[in-house]
Amino acid sequence: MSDTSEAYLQIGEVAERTGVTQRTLRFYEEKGLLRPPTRMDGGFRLYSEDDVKRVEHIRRLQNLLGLSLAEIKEMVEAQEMLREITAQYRPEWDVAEKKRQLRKAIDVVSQQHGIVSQKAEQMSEMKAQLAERLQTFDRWMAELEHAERKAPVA
Amino acid sequence: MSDTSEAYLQIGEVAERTGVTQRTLRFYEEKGLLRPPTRMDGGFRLYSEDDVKRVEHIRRLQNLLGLSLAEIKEMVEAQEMLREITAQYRPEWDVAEKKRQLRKAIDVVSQQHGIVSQKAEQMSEMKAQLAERLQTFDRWMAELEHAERKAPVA
DNA sequence: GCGACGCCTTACTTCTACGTCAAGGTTATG
DNA sequence: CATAACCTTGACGTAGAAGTAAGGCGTCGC
Repeated sequence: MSDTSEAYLQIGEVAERTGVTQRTLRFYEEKGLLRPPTRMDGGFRLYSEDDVKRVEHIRRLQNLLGLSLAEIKEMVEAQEMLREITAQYRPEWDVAEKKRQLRKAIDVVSQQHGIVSQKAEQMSEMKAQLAERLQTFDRWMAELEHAERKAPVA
Repeated sequence: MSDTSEAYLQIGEVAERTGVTQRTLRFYEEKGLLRPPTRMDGGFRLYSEDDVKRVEHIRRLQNLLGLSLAEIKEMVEAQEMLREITAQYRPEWDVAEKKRQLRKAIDVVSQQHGIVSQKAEQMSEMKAQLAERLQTFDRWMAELEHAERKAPVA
């Protein structure tokens, strides 16, 4: 291969780099979460670095926010829209149409932001509770050790 | 029982108050996440306010942390242990045994704390990214409106 | 003491998010 | 050109977390 065309990855490399299985990558494609990658003549999938990022993003939405693939798909699709707008694709769209799409994207992202904010808040609340509980436990442990020194095991 | 024995709830009420179905409550019981509630003579389950809290806790662990019911079970069981220790139950246990149990509980809680901390951090990172993205969008939107004023819709 | 409604168990079904073959085509390498 | 390593589609399987339906008691208000 040419040295500069190293931008293309086969499914195995993508799997390794993202930590998901090949099956999962095909599955995401099937479900519309990853757009169908380009193919080699023989039919092998060729992914871009961008695709890798998308996979990582999907995983974050899954693990961090606990969203379903269906929900993630919606978000990913909005991202797609954006990329098209920003890359000056679809020059046939007039400004009004671009605005419509952009507004849609803003909606999705603010929704995402809302979810994250809410969860983050609940998390720090929970974190505080746990920290407090740990303190209590440490105190109890100290008490137990005190008791042990006073009255050693029979 | 005490005169204010109105503290007992049937499964339907618990379901309504916690937002889970009756099936789910029985399922959690079956899986050992909820200890078997007391029953009326006819066999109807009678839950306490404490049970309600436990259900809410389980849901938080599920939704916020994305833990499996198996993982949640471990945590809930550790909580149970603690309640017994702290309530001075099991006086037949010697101090060493109590220490063992307490240490176990501490382990579980610190693990929980670790998970929460990590997730919280990742969340605020994500939140920042989203906020930044929103800013960018707003700028674009402004640009589009500017363009529109200069060259109105054809 | 009866009707309506709530609850019981048991068993089967569903949905999501993949895992696991199987049988065969493609690509790189000596 | 053989051979290993990699990839393809397709079909079936699975674990977790419930949903749903069937058939049968319990409870409550009148």
